Amino acid sequence: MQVRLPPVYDPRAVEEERYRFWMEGRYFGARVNRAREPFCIVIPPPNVTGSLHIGHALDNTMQDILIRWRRMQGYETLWLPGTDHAGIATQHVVEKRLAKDGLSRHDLGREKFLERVWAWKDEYEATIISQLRRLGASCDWSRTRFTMDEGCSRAVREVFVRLWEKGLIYRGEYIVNWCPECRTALSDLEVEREERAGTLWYVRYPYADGSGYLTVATTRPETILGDTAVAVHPDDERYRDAVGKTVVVPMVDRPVPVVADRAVDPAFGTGAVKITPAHDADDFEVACRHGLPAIAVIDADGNMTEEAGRYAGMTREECRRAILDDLRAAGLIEKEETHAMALGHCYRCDTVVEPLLSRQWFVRMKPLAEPAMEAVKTGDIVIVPERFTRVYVNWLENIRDWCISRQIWWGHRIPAWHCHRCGEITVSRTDPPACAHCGSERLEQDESVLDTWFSSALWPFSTLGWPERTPELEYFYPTSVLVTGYDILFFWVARMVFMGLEFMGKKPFRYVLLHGLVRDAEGEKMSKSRGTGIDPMDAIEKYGADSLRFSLIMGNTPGNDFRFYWEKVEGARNFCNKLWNAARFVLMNLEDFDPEARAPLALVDRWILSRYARVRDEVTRLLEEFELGEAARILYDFIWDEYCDWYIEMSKARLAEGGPARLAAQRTLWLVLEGVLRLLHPFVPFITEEIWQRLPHEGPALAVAPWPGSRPDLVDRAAEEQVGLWMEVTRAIRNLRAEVGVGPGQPATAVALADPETVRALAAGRDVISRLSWSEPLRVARADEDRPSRAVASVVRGVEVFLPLEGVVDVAREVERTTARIREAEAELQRVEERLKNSRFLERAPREVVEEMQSRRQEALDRVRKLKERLQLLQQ
RNA sequence: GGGCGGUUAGCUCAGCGGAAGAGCACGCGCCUUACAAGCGCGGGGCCACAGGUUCGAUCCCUGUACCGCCCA
Repeated sequence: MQVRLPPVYDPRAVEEERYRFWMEGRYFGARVNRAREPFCIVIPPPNVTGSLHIGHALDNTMQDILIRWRRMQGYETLWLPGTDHAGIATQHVVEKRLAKDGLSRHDLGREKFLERVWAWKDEYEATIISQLRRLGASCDWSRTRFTMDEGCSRAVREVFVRLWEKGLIYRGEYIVNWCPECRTALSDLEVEREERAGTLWYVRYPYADGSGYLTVATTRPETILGDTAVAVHPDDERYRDAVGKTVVVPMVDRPVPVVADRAVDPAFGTGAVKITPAHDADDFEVACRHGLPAIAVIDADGNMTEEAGRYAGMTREECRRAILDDLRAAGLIEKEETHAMALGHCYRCDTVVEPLLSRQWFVRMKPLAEPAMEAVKTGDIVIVPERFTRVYVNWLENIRDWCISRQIWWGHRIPAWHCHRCGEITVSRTDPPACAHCGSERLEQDESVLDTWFSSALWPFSTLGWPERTPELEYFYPTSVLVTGYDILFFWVARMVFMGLEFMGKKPFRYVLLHGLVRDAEGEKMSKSRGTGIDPMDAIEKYGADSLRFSLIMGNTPGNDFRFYWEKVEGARNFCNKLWNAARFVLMNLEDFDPEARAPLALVDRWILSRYARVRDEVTRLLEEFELGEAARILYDFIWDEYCDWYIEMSKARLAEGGPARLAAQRTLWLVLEGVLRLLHPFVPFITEEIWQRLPHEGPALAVAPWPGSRPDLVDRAAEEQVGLWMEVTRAIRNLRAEVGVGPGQPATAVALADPETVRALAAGRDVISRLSWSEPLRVARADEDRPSRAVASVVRGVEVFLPLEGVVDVAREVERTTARIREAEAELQRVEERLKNSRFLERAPREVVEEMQSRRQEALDRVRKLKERLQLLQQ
């Protein structure tokens, strides 16, 4: 047994080596094993856009904790890793890299460009995997997947074809969110609304018959050019006569009808609105109802089309300025006012999104959303924390069809072929040789690719082999828990649920554990562009992976945002160091230890074992409830306060004593440390494994050691009670010393007076109390003995504690101190008595509470009496 | 406009029906033979505000005020 450990824990000397050790032992590999219950988590695949951020560190630490814990509990655990191709985002970063060389993707062409993206993907996938390993993630790396690998691609095609055949995928021309910068359609979710101050212009549309004009309010004057109607609410008295008349659209002199439609909000602007079917979703609906044409005046680049007449070729922004100038010159602007409006921005490039009429592919959502809602409503899927259940259901209730086609190159090409001859579409699992409708071979595959989230939605089963009915799929699906941030509840979680239900006939996971965002010290969202992001690898280099993990978990609660502080990492590092040194101490004292030998346990041994047994149950319960932060805190407190500050100190004398006392102390130190290492291993795997390997142990690795079983037999209330008394008396003596400035170095004898029963309890702890209060020897005596007069004193749990200090005691100060304590005790007495005087309290409160209150009164009374006697003595 | 969350020590956060907690920061004292990344002791809170339920409310209910998020 190697005992020479450095006094400061150095994670760098340990972590890499330990991870290699686990890999060599193949402890993270999962197999189909009918003898065991499966526990499976599929990783939320990080985007191959770049390296991991601090949010990934949190997300994956949580997963690793659950996986390691269940592994130790004996489940067949599979944590399936992988990465996401992240279509638009990855294309974006690669284009940016190309731009540095003055190249665009069009210079390279589709094929060459995709080669570049694949190279990028290979590089960052490798980075991500190595970063996850550094974090300690215990994934089964042999099963690493990628959303565009062969299997996932096959699943995507299969799903697309089946949904198409079921009529749940359709192609059509509708208003979509169009990003002119990325030149692609976006789903509703990919548009971020931002409230900004805009202007509302009141524009006059002259009647064709010359009978004056109708004023409409608009926030987008450049779309006037595409107007094909003006609409009012049918019940709006103000416009009763206007309906059916014709107005002339300014600047293009287009005669258009005034129509009545219930969608118009009479309270907005003048109550009359212009209708631009090609550039507004609501207007498009109105146009459909009234058979109005759509005229596109803005193109896919955000520039004005030929339809815009003399404004053709301008950008949207230029056109707006020009048309406003022209309207003003023509006297058609009635007024303008500022107006708060929520403008849509592309979630990737922040460009203002243009609603554009466009032919795209959609998933019909209603039939899919229904069962997805049910699964959560009935509790088949449980979302933690529970409050997100409503958010989830609410979203699905108001779901709209999902636009799944993207006009980019990086992604799953839509498996649909257009026939040049008959114009029909052939949708197929494999590339078709000929048109399914006319047999023509002049086919061309659709240019669009699928929304990234389409493939992510299949992740829980595509990664397990679907559409093949693999043994893995049979065994591990549905997965056990999905751990992710609440920010992708809609993007990803909801979509996995309906895809899982549709294609597996079963939910994709039993629990959804949602965590919050990691924010910076100011509470702001971390941002790469502003340089406020924290690189988890920096934290690992400086403090070690365990410290980073622990700092992210402790004090974190499900679903809540969390601020990152270097001080927290430092605190976690200090905790690791504390554990390290506790282990050093234990190992130093275990050189002659025989794990097989037995000796009678002392009271302090029974005390710490009892506390350990309780902590074990508490931690297990908290993990079951996904309260990882609270579990970490319990362990932190137990190890630091009870094990280190109290038990180790208490054991020192007995270790020095030798014989059976030493053996019992050794055994207890070992048992508790070994148990606590197991409980702590899921949180801080590296340091615990390192220490555990040096302790006497059974089995090859802590990573696969059994989770400690419940030990109600170790719970010992009497030991807790009695050692608790010793601790309080110890604290009282230390307190007295501190108050009069007599440090640990200065000798002093303490005296404790109590009733005979308490005296017995105290006498048994004399050595412990003496040692821990640096006052040797402690004199314990019955309360009827004479009290020392020249002493400082206090009362705890009915024990009068004296520190006789000739010459040091300042009588005046001591009188002051005692008087203050009397006031405190009397206040407590009064509080308790008020409650006990209340007859309704006595009637209705549970008996235990009443009894507790009575004993508190007894103690307070006793305390007041003793303190008063003390005061009298001082004042003599 | 609808919904959700937050408001607890100087800071960051736990706790959520029966005597207000932690870490950091602060003050005092200690190299006590595992650890100064440490040890001991201490100061510091009308638990946002107003009502209500209850024998009892930081905790449950109803409002109000700020702060933040989501959806339209």
